[in-house]
Amino acid sequence: MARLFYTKFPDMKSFQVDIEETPGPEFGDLSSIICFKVSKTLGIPPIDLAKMVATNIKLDESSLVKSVEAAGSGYLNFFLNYKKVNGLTLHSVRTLKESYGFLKSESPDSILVEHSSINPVHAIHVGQARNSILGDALCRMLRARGHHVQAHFYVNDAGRQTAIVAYGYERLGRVKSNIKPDHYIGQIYSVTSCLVEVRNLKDRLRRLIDERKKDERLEVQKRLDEWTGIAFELSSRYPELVGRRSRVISDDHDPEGQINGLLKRYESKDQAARDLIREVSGLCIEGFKQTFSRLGISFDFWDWESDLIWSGRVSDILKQLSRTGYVSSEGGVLRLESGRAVKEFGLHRLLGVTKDYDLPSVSLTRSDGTTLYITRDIAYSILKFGLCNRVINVVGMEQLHEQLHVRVALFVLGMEAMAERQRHFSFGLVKFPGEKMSSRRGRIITLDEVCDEAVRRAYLEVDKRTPTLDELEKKSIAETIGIGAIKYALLSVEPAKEVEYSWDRVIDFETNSAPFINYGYTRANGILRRLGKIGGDVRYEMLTHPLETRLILTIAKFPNVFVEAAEKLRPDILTSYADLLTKQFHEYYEHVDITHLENVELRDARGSLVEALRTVLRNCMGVIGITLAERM
RNA sequence: GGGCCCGUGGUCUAGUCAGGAUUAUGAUGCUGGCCUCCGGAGCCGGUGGUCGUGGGUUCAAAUCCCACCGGGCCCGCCA
Repeated sequence: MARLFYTKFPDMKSFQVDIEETPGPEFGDLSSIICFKVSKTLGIPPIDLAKMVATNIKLDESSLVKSVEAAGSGYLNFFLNYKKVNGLTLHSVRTLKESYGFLKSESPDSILVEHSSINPVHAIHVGQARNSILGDALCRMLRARGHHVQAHFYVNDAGRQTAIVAYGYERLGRVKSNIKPDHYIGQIYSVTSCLVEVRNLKDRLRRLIDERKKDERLEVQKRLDEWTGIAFELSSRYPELVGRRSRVISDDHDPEGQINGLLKRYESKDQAARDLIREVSGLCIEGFKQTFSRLGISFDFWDWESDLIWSGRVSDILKQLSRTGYVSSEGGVLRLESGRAVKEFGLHRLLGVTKDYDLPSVSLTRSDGTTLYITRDIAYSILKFGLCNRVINVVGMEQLHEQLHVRVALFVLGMEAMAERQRHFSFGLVKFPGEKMSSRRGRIITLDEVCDEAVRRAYLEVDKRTPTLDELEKKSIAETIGIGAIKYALLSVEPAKEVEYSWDRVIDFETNSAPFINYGYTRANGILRRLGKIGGDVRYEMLTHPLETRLILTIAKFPNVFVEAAEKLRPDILTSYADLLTKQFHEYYEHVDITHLENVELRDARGSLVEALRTVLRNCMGVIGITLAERM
């Protein structure tokens, strides 16, 4: 059609001929609004143009399009030649199987995806799970698109939080525990950080009493009361830990100084500090790995922040930055003047901020010479580009400014190409209603809990519906269904939106959920089991029922849907597609018989459609990391 | 105060980037039907919407532009 259009109106080549969905079957299978777009330039009403195209278009037996109609005030509607479309679609699925739909990029790239990167100080909570699940889905989609992808986990072991938990762990006498290591570290973190906070506030209050500053004293007293309350809450939850911790930290005359000292010694690669912090972080990461493995998420590399410091990369970058003229020193603290850099380099467009926005300066070091997170992250970005051409950072949107500063820093260092090829894949926060989650208060809903609960609920369902299965199989099915449900719930919402989740929401077994899709999948399995082997020569042209041609058309669209999802980094496009496809299959199943047919050829043709559907569902879910159970 | 993101039936959600069909997607809720079946975690129907508000552009606006309102996040010698 495009060719016809261009030969008739040669100057119209700048218009792209887009083909779209139609609102219903009466408007054909596909349609185009090209006539509206060009009517003004040509000075011909859209409907006249549409009629011109419809009457002039040449179609023959081998064409995929059966007829073209001009409709409405200028639409072009296409009716497909199903004899051709059916065969082409179902034959491709049958031949390509697990690779059907995964069109390879014409320009495959080397892409590094950093995701998860949870601080090794407590167990993974549901909010962070969105990061991991999205990040993993992106990796899978990009790989399927033909890119070379490496997944990296950035271990933040050089921050204050790690020093706090390491300090607490040391004071406890490095006692091991039989609870899951990341949960154990999390308990120590909450308790230590709380007691240190109480201690600091008490010290401050004592100084303020001497100085007779009433307003500030009241403010500090208020915070102290709050933290004392938290301490009480924690002591009822982990009585033994708090009891022992409380004593040893009270004995310490300067816990704050101890923590800062530990951090400083760690940065300078002191052996004892190194052994301690690496042991604590390692324990926590061991716990992460257990959780990730349960979710089928894996990383190619674990990059330790401390290695960046020890290798001298961070101080090198700091030196280089200092020479750019965009770093100033304020009382021993080095600061990057991002705002000025943005103005002088004209980075507003690249960064997506308004022209007169003055990005504030940002500190690169503490006054004791230790580096800050952002400084290490700049060095990390450069390291990443030594390994790939494109970087995707899966980081919550609360870190927008931090990500902006990193790109500004790359720019002032003369590494424009890196700044342009680094993308912040941001996503909204996950909240549970009520109290805000706080790891310092030990109040988090962990991903492990959510998994356990989802699997427990899935097991009850499986047991109720298929009690005849043996115990081991029921458990295995429940695991697949439960984990899939969690992933689907977190993937099916557009990443930019923030979400308020409840238990019922995360563990959704209703329509528009992974179990719904899985149910369609097992239905397909059931039919195919009953049919047995389908013959080699399938007469696809026998599939003429409206419900089955619609289903075939949807299957035919999968490759385009996949490409769109991968290019836009939108896993939710694939969850929506899978939901639509499943729904269409359920409708088909309710209205059209398959296994009872006397006509063997029609039965096999329909069987091959079911087989194709099953393949597409499996491919579609698999590419975002969701496994479907064969039975349920 | 400044910056970024999000506002679509009671609740949740697609469509917004690339404006098009007097019919705005789907789920959930409430409600009426459908199993001598290919597995009812399903299907068929009913109910329910000022697409946050107000302007503008256009033959045509949920979609583009401007202003405003509501919610979230950030503006640390935290990460």
